[in-house]
Amino acid sequence: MERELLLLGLLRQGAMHGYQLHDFIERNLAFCTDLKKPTAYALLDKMQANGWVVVREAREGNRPYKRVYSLTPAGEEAFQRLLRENLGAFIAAKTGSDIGLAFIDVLPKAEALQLLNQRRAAVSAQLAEFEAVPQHQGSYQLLIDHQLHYLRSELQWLDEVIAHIRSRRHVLRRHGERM
Amino acid sequence: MERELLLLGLLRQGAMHGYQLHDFIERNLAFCTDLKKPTAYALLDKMQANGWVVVREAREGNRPYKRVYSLTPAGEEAFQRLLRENLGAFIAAKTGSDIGLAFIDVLPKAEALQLLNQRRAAVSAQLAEFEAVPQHQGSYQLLIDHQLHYLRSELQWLDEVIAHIRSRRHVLRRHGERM
DNA sequence: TCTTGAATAGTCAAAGTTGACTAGTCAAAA
DNA sequence: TTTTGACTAGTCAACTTTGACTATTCAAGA
Repeated sequence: MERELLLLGLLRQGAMHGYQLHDFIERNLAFCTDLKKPTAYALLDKMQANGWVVVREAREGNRPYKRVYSLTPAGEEAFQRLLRENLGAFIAAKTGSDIGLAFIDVLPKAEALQLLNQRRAAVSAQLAEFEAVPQHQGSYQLLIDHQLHYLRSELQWLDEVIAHIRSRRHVLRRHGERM
Repeated sequence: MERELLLLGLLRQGAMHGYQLHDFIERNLAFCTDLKKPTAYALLDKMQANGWVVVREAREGNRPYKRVYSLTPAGEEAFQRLLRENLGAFIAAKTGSDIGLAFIDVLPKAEALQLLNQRRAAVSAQLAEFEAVPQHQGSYQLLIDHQLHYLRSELQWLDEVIAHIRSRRHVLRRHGERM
C-alpha cells in the first residue's frame, strides 16, 4: 500500500524508468522501505492495469528499448487518496528483533549480557551512520529525523534492558538448556 | 528467521498443534510478529524437513486426526543458534508509515495538521491499549515494555513533527496538486 | 586496442504468503 | 431438539516476493 504511494509520489516528480525508481529507493529510502527490483516492476504492472500509470516504450539511439512510466490523472487521484490514508493512520512497526528477548531467560546471565552488548554496538553503529548524513532540505529530512529519533529510543531502551538483566539474580537452568 | 525461533521456542515448552501455535501467537504476540495460519504450517513443514521437529498424528476419541509437533535435539540446537543470532544483532524496524511524511508538503498546511492529529490519536489509542495490559511475570513483560517504550517515542516524535509543521509558513502550491 | 568492472534495464522460476475455504465439535439459546 | 455461532484444525489456489540470472552500454586501465 505504501509502496504504491511511494512509486506514485516519485513519478509525480517526472516520468521515470522502473530501474530508476528502484535505484532511487534502494539508495535513499532503504531504511524506510524494502522494494526489490522485480517487486517494483510487479507493482508498476499492477498500477498500469489500474490505469494509474502509462508506459511509453522508448529507445535512444540503438540502445535496447526502455519503458518510461508516467502518472495519469487517475494516478494523481490515487496518490492523493493514498497520501491522506497514510498520514491519517498509524501502523506500528514490527521488527522480528524482539522475539529473542522473549527467550532471553534461557541463556546464562553472562552470555545474555554479552549478546545484548553486541546488539547495543550494532544499534550504536547504525545511529552513528545516520548522524553522519548531511542535512537535507524538504521533507526528506523528516524521514532522517524520524530514523534518528527511533534509533536513539532503541538505544535507550536497550540500556534499560541491559541494566535490568544485570541487576537480576543469576538465572536458573531450565529444561533443554545447555550448560 | 525470527518466526522459526519463535515456533521452536514455543515448542520447547511442550508439544503443540500447528493450530495452537498460531493461535497463541495471534493472541499474545500479534504486536511483535505476523504469522498467518498457512504460513505457520508452511514453516512447520520446512522445520520438519530440516529435522528440527517431528510430527505425531494423534486422534482423541473419534475426532479427526491432529498433528502434534515436538522439538528434536537438532531443533533444540537450532533454537540455541537462532536465539544467539537474534539477540546479538539489531535489525531496524520498517513501518511503511513514514512514506507519507515524505510527501506531506503536497498538502495544505491545515489538512496536513488535521491528518497528523488523526494519526496522533491512533498512536495514543494504541498506547492506552498497552498501558492497560496487566503486568506479566518473566520475559514476556520485556516485549510489552518495549512496545510501550516504542509507542511513547513515536508519540513524542509526532508531537515534534506537528509543532514543526505548525510553525512553518503556509506551504506553496506545487505541480499536480489539487486546490 | 582490449579487457574488466560498474552501471543500466529488465526477466524468470522458485519460494513465500495469504484470503477464503472445508469440516468437525461443542455449548447455549430458541 | 435443533439451530446458531464460536472454536478447533487444517488446506488450497491465487497472489506476492525474490535470488539469480541475461544483456547491453560505458569508462578506465593495461
